[in-house]
Amino acid sequence: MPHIISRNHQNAWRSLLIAQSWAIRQIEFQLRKANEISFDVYEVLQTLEDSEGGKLRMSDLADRILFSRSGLTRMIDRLEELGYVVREPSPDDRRGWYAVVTPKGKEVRHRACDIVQTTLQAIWEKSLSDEEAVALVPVMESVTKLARDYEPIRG
Amino acid sequence: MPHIISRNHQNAWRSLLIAQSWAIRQIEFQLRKANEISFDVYEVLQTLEDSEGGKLRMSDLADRILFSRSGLTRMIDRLEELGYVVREPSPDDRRGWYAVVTPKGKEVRHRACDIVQTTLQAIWEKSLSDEEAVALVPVMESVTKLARDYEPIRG
DNA sequence: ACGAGACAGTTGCATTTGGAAGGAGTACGC
DNA sequence: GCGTACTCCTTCCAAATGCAACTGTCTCGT
Repeated sequence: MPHIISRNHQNAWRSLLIAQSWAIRQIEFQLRKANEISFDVYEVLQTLEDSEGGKLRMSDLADRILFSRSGLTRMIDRLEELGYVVREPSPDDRRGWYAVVTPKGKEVRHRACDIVQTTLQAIWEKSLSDEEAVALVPVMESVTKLARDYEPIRG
Repeated sequence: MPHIISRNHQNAWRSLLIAQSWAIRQIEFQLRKANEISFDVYEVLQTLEDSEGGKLRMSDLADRILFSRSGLTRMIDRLEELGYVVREPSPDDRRGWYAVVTPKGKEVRHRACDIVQTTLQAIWEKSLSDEEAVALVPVMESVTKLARDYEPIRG
């Protein structure tokens, strides 16, 4: 096991890097063009909607979408002002707060969802057969899993 | 072909998103800890080093690493100030400039390389067999290829 | 040879970011 | 119970970001 990672891994990594950040740009471009929420906001709202009761502790949310703590605080500030989210104190830990999606938040997420899906579909299904997608999931999940267990980076 | 992308594609996408941005964070954390250049800078210098003569037109560089035009201008400003890069006018197009890596730029890139590789190795090879990496390359490259052909997004 | 339009790169501005420091609350050993 | 160490979230600051507007240059049709 040499100290240098294999050419294959390197190539995979670089392609991944480019492919994905391009895809994100593409999605953001389409969302802006359609005057919808940004991709970051979309991720926040979707993560909340996916959770029990549409709510999540601030830190949990930050960890899930890999936002810095301070970044999330301000993001939630903005979303609260827009009425997409409310803060709710945690009953059993007075330090803690939940972010909770509002109906309005769900609505804007839902509207944006169409665009995100369409764009993703255009990119993804042009590049990736269904079998390939299936093959990709466990690979990426093992990295994601690593992420959950690893020493956390706080902000 | 339904308007909704398949569950598999969606899962692959989400895992990818998390896995990768986590990996990048990890690398940035290690680089900062070791007092080396940031990951963005690393990408710029590496891309230049990989190119003919260690130089690239500003726009080409921006397209390659998916930076906005204005972002790249300022990035190169900083790197020039640090002595990692110089600007060189294009001989055949008076609008154009090359960014050129200096020896000093190569040196700091090389120093950072160790950390990037080690970190990547720790993440990547733990999650991905060599065969899987091989399988991943063409998939991601087809997305990257899409990116090159597609209507560009300028900044 | 001229003008409309595309393109390269930069700059201005408002917004957003990340990290470190801070205030308040909790956990736990003793 | 009390002190220390840790955690949750926010605030502060300097730095970075994106978009849109701008200057100068090239291209191409006529």
